[in-house]
Amino acid sequence: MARRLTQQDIARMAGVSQTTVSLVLNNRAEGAVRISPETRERVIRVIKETGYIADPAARRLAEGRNRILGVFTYEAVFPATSADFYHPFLVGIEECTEEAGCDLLLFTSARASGRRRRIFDQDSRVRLADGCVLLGHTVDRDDLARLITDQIPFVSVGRRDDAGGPVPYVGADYASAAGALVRRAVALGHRRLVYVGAGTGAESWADRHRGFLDAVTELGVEGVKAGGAPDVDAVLATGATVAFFEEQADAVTFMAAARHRISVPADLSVVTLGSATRPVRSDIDFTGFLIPRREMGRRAVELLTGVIENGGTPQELLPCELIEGSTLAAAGPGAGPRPPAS
Amino acid sequence: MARRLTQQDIARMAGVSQTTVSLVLNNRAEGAVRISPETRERVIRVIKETGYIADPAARRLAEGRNRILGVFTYEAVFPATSADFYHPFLVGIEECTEEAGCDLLLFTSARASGRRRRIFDQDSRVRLADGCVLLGHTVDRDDLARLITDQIPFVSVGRRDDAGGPVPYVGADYASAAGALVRRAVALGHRRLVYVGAGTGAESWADRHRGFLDAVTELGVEGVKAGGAPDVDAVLATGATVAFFEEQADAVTFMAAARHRISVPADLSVVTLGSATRPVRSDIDFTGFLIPRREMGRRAVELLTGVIENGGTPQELLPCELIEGSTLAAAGPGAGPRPPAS
DNA sequence: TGATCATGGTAATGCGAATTATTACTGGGC
DNA sequence: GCCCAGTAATAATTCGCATTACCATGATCA
Repeated sequence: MARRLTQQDIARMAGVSQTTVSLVLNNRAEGAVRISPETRERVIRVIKETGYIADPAARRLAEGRNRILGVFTYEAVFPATSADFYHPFLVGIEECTEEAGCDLLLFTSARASGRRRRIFDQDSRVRLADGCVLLGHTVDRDDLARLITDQIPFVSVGRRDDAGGPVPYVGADYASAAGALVRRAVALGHRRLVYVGAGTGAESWADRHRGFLDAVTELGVEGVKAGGAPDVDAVLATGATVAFFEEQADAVTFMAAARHRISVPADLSVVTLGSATRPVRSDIDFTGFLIPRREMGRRAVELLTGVIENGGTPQELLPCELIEGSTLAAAGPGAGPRPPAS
Repeated sequence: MARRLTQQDIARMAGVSQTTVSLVLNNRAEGAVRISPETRERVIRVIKETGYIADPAARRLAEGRNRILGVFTYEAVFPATSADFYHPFLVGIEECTEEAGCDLLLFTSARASGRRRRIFDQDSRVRLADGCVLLGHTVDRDDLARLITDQIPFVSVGRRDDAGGPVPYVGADYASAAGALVRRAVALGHRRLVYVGAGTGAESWADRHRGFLDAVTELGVEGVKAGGAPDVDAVLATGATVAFFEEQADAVTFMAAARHRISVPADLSVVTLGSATRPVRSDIDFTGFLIPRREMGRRAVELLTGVIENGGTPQELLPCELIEGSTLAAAGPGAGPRPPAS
C-alpha cells in the first residue's frame, strides 16, 4: 500500500522546503512571504506531475476549515418508501453547496441505540463539517441547545423557536400565505370561514392558524375552528362557506368522505394550507399555496456559509407561492352580497 | 468565541494527562496500558459533564481513518426533475453506510469548468473519504485509471471493464436475466425471437445482447436483431413472435405506435430487459426483470468497506428478479407446435 | 565600511488526538 | 538494602499542513 503523497514528498522532489510547497499551494504572496516565480513554477510542476492533493483532515486541523457542509436529518435522507419529504430541500441544498464549492456530508452515522438519529450521541461527528443544515419538522430541542452552546454553525430548516437561545433558521411564511388565502376568499364573498386542523403543536401549524385568525380579524369576517379530525358533519355544521385545511391530506380525506353530500366548490370551497406532508395520492387541483422547499434549501446553505464566515443568527421566512387551483369559488347566494369577482 | 474543548482541557479538569483521557476515551485497556477504575471514573465524569467530543479531523489525522464514505456521481445526486436514476442506489448505500457507522460524503464540489463533474480536477477532494462509491453508467475512464494508480479504495456501480487495471465493481447480471427470459419464451413455444436495441456500447447493453444470443444458440431457436429504433414495421417484418426490448422506454413507444395493428401479447409477445432508464410514464405490466438497484447500493458499500480494510478488487454481479408481467404469452398457432405450459 | 533594507527562503511551532516509550511508585523475595 | 515484578500514569512523538518567526544573501546608502 503506497503511502500517499505529502507536502514533504513534493518538497523533496522540487528541492524546496515543505513550507514553500504550502505557500505555493495556497498562493500566499502577500505580506512578508515571497516566492520567486521560478521556484513557484518548479513546485507547481511537481504538484501537477504527481497529482498531489492536500489531506483535508490535516488541513482542517491546521486552519480549522473543511469546505464540508453537513446535513443532518432525523431519518434516512433517502427513504425507501414515500414521496420523500426531504428531497425538494436537498435539491436546493445540493445546488447551493455545489456553487459554494463545498462537499456535502450526510450524517448517516448518527444513530442512537433506538431508531431515531441524534446529533449528539456518545460520539458526535458534527464537527467534521464546517457547519450544518438541520432538516425535519421535529428537530430535537436538546440537540439544538447543544449546537448553540457549542457554537457550531448551523441553520435549521423549519424549526424556529428558541432553544436556550435564538435559533438561526429558514422557514416558510405560512402566516402570510394563509392570510392571503383568507383575503382571497373574502374577496370572493365568503363571510364565514372555518379552519380545520389543530392549529397548535409544531410552529408551522401555529403559524398557519395565526395567519388565518389575523386576517379574519382584520377583515371583520367570521372565523371558526374545527378540530383536527376531518369530520364532515363538524365542518358542515359550522355553516362556513369555505374550509381551510391545515393538512392537504385531511382535505383529501374530507373530500372523499363528503363526496355524496356536497359539491366542491359549489356548496363549499376548500383551501389547503400547503402541499402534502404525508404522501397522498390525489389529483384534485386544490387552491392553496406551495411551500418553497427547494428555495429554502438553497437559502439555508447561503445563510450557513454566512454564519461560518461571520457568525450571527440569521432568521428568514420565505414567501409561499399561491396556487390558484379550482376548489375556491365565489360564495353561494346565501353567503351575503356577492362582490365583483377579483 | 469560546474555543471548543480539547482533551487537554478535560485532562486539566480531571487532574490527569491528555494521554489518560485519550486512553479512557478509546477504552484502551489491553496490553501495557492500565488505568485504575477510580481515575477512569473521574475522567468519564468530566467528559459526561462537559459533553466533550473528540475532533474528528484530528482523529483522522492521527489514526488515518475517517469513517467517511464518499459517493461520486457525475451529475447532481438530487435531480430537480426526473424520476431520479440515482435514488434507488442511494437508498441502499445510505442504509449500509449507516449500518457501518460511517458518514456519507457527496462530492458536490467536484465540478469542472464545464457542466459535468470530474473526480480529478485541479483540486480533487476524494481523499476526504476513506473510499468511495462511483455511480453512473458513464464513469470516466481516466478518472477510473487514476483511482487505481493512486490506490484509492473504490467500488464502481455499473461500470466494469478494465481501465488500466481491473476495476472493483458491483453490477447486475443482465446476461443471465436476459437468458432466463429467452428460456421462458421458448418454453412458451416461441421459436423466433427478435432483439430490439443496439446491443453494444455500454456494457449493460452488450451483456443483455450476449445473454440473449447465448440462450438462443443454446436452445437452438432463431434469434434475430432489429436496430435500436423501435420501428414497428422492422420488428414485425422479422416474423418473430416475441420481441425483447433492450430499453423499456422503447417498448413503450413501440406499443403505442403498434397499438392499432397488433395486440400484445396475442399477436406478439413483448419482453423488456430491465426497468426504465429514461423516465417513462406507462402502466403496462411488462414481462421483464428488475434491476436490483438498492441491493447494488448496499453491496457496493459492503465491498467498499472490505477494500478499505484489506484491499483487493472485488467484482460481483447481482441477480435480477424476473417479473412475470402480462406481455409474454404462449406463441400463437403459427409459431410451430405448442409445448405444454411450463 | 558598516548600517539598512529588500529579497527568497527555511526552521520551528501549533492544531487535537493516538500511540509508544518512559518514569514513578509499591510491595515482595532473598 | 537491593533487585525485580507489577501497576498507574505521564512525556514525548507522530500524523500533514499552515503559519510565524527567523536567517542568509546581496544591493543600496551615508
